Formats: sequence, structure tokens, C-alpha cells
Amino acid sequence: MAGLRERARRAVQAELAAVALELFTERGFDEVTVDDIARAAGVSKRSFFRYFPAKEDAVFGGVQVMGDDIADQLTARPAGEPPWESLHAVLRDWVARIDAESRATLRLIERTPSLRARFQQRREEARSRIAAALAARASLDPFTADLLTSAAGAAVDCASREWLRRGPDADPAHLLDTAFTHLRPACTTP
Amino acid sequence: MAGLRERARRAVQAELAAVALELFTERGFDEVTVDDIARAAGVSKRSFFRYFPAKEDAVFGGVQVMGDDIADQLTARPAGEPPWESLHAVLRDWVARIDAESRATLRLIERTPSLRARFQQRREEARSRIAAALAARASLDPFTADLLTSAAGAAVDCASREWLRRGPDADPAHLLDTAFTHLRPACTTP
DNA sequence: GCCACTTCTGTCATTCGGTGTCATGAATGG
DNA sequence: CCATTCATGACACCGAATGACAGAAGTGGC
Repeated sequence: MAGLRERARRAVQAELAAVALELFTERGFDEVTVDDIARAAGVSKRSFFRYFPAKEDAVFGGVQVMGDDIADQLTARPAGEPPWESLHAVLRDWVARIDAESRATLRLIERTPSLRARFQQRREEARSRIAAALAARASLDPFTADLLTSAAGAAVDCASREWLRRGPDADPAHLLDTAFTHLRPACTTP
Repeated sequence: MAGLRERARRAVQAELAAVALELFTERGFDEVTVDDIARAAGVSKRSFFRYFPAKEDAVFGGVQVMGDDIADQLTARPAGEPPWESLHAVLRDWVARIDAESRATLRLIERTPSLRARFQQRREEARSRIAAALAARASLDPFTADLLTSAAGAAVDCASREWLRRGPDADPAHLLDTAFTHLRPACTTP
């Protein structure tokens, strides 16, 4: 069961994230101080840092959880499937689950350099784990797993940028398909 | 001719960068304050920020200049050459020009998260310019140019990581060749 | 050499992100 | 009911970064 403490903690964290996102989208990330967020949420500046290790981290969370299970889903793919197809399928599933709120967050990230940097950092960590999972599943050497996952990351990046270029009406999944098709590496069929 | 002011400025900037790199490699980026660097170089902390916009920027410079002319070299490639081959050739040339000092810098960057973030940010800007140059030269749509340059960036990343994995004896150019060969996208031969 | 004019520099003060400390009060578990 | 744990706020502190100002030094014209 979830104790009162745990529930309160999650509630405050969600409240802080919501307040922060609102202020950020309204005035821009750099024009909002941690004190602003804390005061708007009715807590002290010190308490903010008890819920988030850094100011940037108040933005992630809705995005972060999604990236965690990609490695698991990857190991659950059919055994004979080529690695590139596995990555494509899993990531296609992932972009399909991105909801409207996450898209607003992604836009904020895309236009804020410091957030972009933090985002790339997290994505790189995730990519590293995914590469390890892929190497274990398909018995690939680390270099090849690195190549495949990095290329997949590039595909996601390009699809994301193209989606931002075209506006929210474009279909992200279709853009990702195009990117994966165009980028299919030579090493998938050795 | 270069006036005394200009020469003095470059000298101080180089001195600051050298001192900073020495302290960073010795004690780690986060364990060195700007005051430390400034004092070791015999200037005030305030003056440091007149030469570099941020602490991280004292590390780049030896690396940055190299990335600037990649777009130019790209436009100078033979007209009929496939885009992927052009990127391969130019970047191969680029890694070949990386000297020992730059390698030490790269190692420092690779093991310092905040430097990595800054580095990725700069590389992304460079990639964007290169994509524009490539699109203009080979009359590609922005999306395809994006895909090719991002994949090339992934190749460089993977080669760099593999090089760090294997130690300084490995040949970076050869690793880059392998990455580019394995990653050759399907869209190079439409 | 002398004199404006610009640029560089150090000093001081300030903002902001982030951390350590400590006392207080509330939740928890027996 | 009581001892322990945990969250909180208040305060001080560090380091990165910026603005303001005064003085030193280079630059160009006379």
C-alpha cells in the first residue's frame, strides 16, 4: 500500500512540475527562477530541490518514464527479427504513446538550449542501456549495437525535427517510418 | 597587421585555455573554480569571463575551429559524388587532423557531463549548418539532408566511443571508415 | 611629446542555481 | 503514548555569471 507520506510526496512533486511547466511555457525557462516556482507552489526554495535534483528536472518526468521500458520491450521482440526492425517497431510504439501534453513539453525542450542539453544527456544514458540490451538479445558486438542504436536515435531526432517543421498536424509515426526506411544501415543484412 | 591589442588578447586567451586544460585534466572539471584558473594565469576572475562566455568554453577552441570549415569543404567536393561519400571523405579528413592535444581534450569532454552537454550543443549547431550546405550542393530536401548529417554524426560518435574503448593506439580514421561503411543509408542509392 | 578616445582590467556588488545545517513539527510504528 | 523517522522552512554558504564603475594602458591625430 502507499503510505500517506508517499502519496503526499507524489502529489507535491506533480504540483511542482505542473506549476513549473506553466510558468516556463508562459515566460520561458530562463526567465523563471526556482524561487518563483517554489513560491507559486507554496513551498520554500529548499524544498524544491528536495523534489528535483535540478531546475531542469522539473520538466522531465512525463517524458522520462516512457524511455525506461524501451530496453525491456526490445528484449521481448521475436527472436529472429533483425535488430533494425526491432528498434523500429519499439520506437514506433513509443512515439505513438506520446500525448498532447508531452508534445508541449517537447516543444519547450526544443527551444531551450539548457533543456535540450539535459534531454540529450538523458537520452544518451537510455541509448547506452538499450545498446546493451540489444547486444545481449541479438549477440552483437558493442560497436555494432552502438551503431544501430545511435542511428535509431538519429532517426528519432530527424523525425522529431521534421514534425516540428511541419506543425502538429503531421503524423509522427509516419515520419519515423520514413526516417527508419531511409536510414536502414547496411549491416542489418550482413 | 595585427595590433598589439589583438596579439595580447589572443595570447591571454591561449594562456587561459592552456592553464584551464591543465588544471581540468589534473583535478577534474568540477573541482576547479574559475578563480583557480584566473589566479593561476595571473588575472582576475572577472577578466576570465571577458575572454570566455562561460567556464566550459575554455575547453573548446582547439576543437571548435576545426568544425567550422567542414561545410566549406563539403561544397568543394566533386559534383557527382554521392552525399554519403562526401560526408565520409570530409569527416575522414577531419579526424585525421586531430592531434594529441585535441585527444586529451576529447577525453576530458567525454568524462565530464556538463562538457559533454556543451559539446553536443555546439556539434548540433555545426550539423545544422552542414545539413544546409549539403542540401544546397546536392539539391536535397531538408529532411534527407537532416537524415544524412545526423547519421554521419552518429558514425562519428560511435567511432569516437570505440576509440575511447580501445585506447589511444587504435586508428581513428579506420574506425570511422568502419562506422560509415556499416551505416551507409539506403537513400544514398535511391 | 601631448592629448582625446577607446579598450582592457580589477574591484565591488548582485543575481541565481545548488548544497549543508539545524531546529521544529508532523507522520509512523510499536 | 512515546520514540523514531521524515519533511519542512529558515539561514548561511559556495560557485558561476553579469553589471557598474574607476583607473591603467594602448591607439591615433596633432
